[in-house]
Amino acid sequence: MKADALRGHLDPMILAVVEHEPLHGYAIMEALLERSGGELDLPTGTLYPALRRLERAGYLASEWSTVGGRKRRTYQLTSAGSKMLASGKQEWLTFRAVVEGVLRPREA
Amino acid sequence: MKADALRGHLDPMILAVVEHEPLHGYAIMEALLERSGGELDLPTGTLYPALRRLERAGYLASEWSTVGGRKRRTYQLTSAGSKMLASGKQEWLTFRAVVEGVLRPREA
DNA sequence: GGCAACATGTAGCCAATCTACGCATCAAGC
DNA sequence: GCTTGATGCGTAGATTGGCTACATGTTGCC
Repeated sequence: MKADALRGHLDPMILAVVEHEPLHGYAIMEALLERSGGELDLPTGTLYPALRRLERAGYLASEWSTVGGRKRRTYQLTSAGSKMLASGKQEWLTFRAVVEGVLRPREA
Repeated sequence: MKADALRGHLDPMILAVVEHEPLHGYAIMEALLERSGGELDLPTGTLYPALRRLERAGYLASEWSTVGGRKRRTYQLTSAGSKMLASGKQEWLTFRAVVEGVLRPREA
């Protein structure tokens, strides 16, 4: 999968992962890897800035904790984030329809 | 639809549009608009550079003609472009599976 | 004469992802 | 005791492709 195919689609994916349970960065990476069937192996240089961006935007809230001597920053979805996720899912459907409408007007 | 959601997905879409018939730039814009149900209204500053990029990469070949006093540059798919299109379609399926695997592990 | 549609193109901006680092802890193996 | 790999967070800088804004010209209709 090409690198910047993700562009603009990563944010809702991150939000989706923390939708039902707050997770820390590393766990988010693992969750994305697992849910994508091993395809989505984000470099930390992508994930951490993305998380900070989402927090700055008010979609995530974070809290520090220490587990087994390791510091973790745990992120949870805010209500704004929840709305954002919903609209992100909707936008995904639109986007998918657009791409597929163009890619296979006759057949796949 | 957010602007840079397109990132990395535009190329196969352009190739798909000229797959069965060579078209000139303006006609490609119209075809994309139509096939996307009016969603994909590309600015010329996006399309023309993209066409040149695709030609430089060997996926498209172009030819000038004049129709009704207007100069047109008509693009057609090369065999390399055809292969690229096929792999682009495949990549799209992978990408779609990744996004949807993450976005709705429980439900949509 | 003026405006919309047709037709092509460039210059420069911007934002998000990437590569490549740096730092620290803990567990396992030698 | 030392090294290595997994865990864990983070920044700096490069890249890149789609965007806005601009520039140019023709045809046809009112």
